Amino acid sequence: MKPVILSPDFYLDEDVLAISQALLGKFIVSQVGNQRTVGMIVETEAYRGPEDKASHAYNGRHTARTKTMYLPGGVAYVYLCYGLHHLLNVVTAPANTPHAVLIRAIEPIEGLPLMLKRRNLMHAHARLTAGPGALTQALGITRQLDAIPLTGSLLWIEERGIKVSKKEILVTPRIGIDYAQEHRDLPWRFCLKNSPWTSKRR
DNA sequence: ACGAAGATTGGCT
DNA sequence: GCCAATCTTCGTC
Repeated sequence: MKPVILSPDFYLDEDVLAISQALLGKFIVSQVGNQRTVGMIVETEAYRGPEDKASHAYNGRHTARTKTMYLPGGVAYVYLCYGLHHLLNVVTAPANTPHAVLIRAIEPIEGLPLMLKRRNLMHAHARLTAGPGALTQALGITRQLDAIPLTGSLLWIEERGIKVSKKEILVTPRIGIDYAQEHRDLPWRFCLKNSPWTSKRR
């Protein structure tokens, strides 16, 4: 099947848990620096805006960093974590509903040599694109891409006819958000069950 | 203005 | 398994 770029409508759904699962098996295409790299999404996490203590937009928090989350769905939210790692989120829901999906792992599909170079690796291994900070490095994604549309010419997401059934999705609590109190154990992390490219717990 | 903490990773023990 | 790296953000003084 010919690739179809996801339309803006895809991102406007209010159900961020549904979108998080729908993104599994979709292809993320980066054309940063006019060089193309592609990965299939194999792991995501949902962050449900105002009522989610793990979200940057918890309690309606509105800051310079989080303003991207309040844009209409279909843009990238990229921020710096631990002063080192650029993390990529897909903003979802209509404007002023700050829901987002964190992309946590991809399977490398195209542009392997460039991914290796960006990651300073000699050979491909399971860690190449597993983990939210690792995959952005492989795709060349930095905060310069914050707030750009996911329907544009630098970064977009495609459907290539991969069907993912509920049975193929592993559902677990989210990672690295122990500070989120009663929201810590919500089962809002989604992985493709049989993928060797998902991130590992530490 | 100051300081603590963070949606992580890679290297060393 | 443990810890440093590194810097922005945000709450508090």
